[in-house]
Amino acid sequence: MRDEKMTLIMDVALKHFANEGYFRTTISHIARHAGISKGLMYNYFESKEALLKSIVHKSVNEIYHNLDIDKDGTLSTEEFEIFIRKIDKMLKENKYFWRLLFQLLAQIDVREQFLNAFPETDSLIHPGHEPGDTNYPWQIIKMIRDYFNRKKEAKGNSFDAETEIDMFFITMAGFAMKSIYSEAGDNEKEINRIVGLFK
Amino acid sequence: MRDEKMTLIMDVALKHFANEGYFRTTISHIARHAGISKGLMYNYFESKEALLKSIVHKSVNEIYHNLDIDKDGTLSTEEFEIFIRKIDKMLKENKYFWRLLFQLLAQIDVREQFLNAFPETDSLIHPGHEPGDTNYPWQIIKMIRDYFNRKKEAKGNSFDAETEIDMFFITMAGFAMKSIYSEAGDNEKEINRIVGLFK
DNA sequence: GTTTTATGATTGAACGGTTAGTCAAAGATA
DNA sequence: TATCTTTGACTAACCGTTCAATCATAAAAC
Repeated sequence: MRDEKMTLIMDVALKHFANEGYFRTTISHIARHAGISKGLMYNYFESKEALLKSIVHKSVNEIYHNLDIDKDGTLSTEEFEIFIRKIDKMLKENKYFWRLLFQLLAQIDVREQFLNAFPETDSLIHPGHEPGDTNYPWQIIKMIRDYFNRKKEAKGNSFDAETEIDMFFITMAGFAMKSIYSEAGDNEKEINRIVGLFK
Repeated sequence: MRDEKMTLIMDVALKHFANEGYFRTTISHIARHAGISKGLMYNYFESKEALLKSIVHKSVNEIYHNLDIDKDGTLSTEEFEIFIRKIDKMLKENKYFWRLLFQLLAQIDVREQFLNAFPETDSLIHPGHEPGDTNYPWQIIKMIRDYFNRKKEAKGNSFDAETEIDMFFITMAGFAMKSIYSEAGDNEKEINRIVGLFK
């Protein structure tokens, strides 16, 4: 029951953080839209930043576990396509979270923090940890890099793995932007082209 | 002289808006870094939002005129490559402005406004104009769409112009993100791949 | 079954800090 | 002297946070 209300608050907050921005969204505003008083917010969350943190941690963990990376940390060719389709699905399903994340990452001082933060940190804003293999984003990046480097072994030296890796991240970033900022729709054709280009 | 000081203020403000975010950046902060008093800021700019508007308008106009669209509004195949290289150059040269723009566009209510705003509007935040052919972003989008549609005429119906247009914008958006959020460096290889893919 | 007590949920007025914006006074210049 | 620039203390509004008081509920006592 308490958990349900926390989830409600987090959902409302996420929506407003994502669409109007974290700093422009006031606690009163969230409270009003969640149908509770301002004071009660502080029974559930210590502070505005704690609320943000909860949202980000919850979503990152969900996403990470949906990606199901830790099976063996390697992408086969078939898994690569599945991986891309999973990302497409996640972008659609967590649109608001991704909007929030892009917004936060656009703030230079939060960027580095984030990449090194998961799963362990206590703060999104204050320094916590050094980069390491146990951090989610790094694991995923490494997995993709490995995929392209294995492809180079198969294809020979004419295959420029570094440029391919760059192009892959570029394309996926652009795809993510399009997906999260446009109304729901089918991206099947674009996904097929991406698979065709990088598989 | 007055213009020089205005430019100084705008440069300092842009840098901080871009890196720390518009809402987190205070007028005092900008004044201090520009070496003037807070009060004096208001001799040059009516308000914080007016300062933002000036920066955005100035940069958008610069970019638009650098792109040199209005020559004839059509991209030939050679011009297409030049166009992409111009964008690469502009992304590098106006890194801070692009960071600010992406940040602003991440706020849903500002997005639509912006697309329909240039060159005429008075406010970034309050409604001004309907979409139309005289607005900069729309002109550019149209020019690119026309390019791919002409390509379809040449290549025949197996060429899916709509998907190509989508993929082009996706790729360029991702490329822009990489370019503006990474330290200065050479993107020659990526540019060549993009040209290869879409020319 | 009714009253009392205890516990936790809920409220909103009040507080303190911050910040955009103002303005009277001081300084510089011509 | 007159005009324009510059200052920084001040104001008003806003917002995150606190907290004393109220309400709801259910267990305990009778």
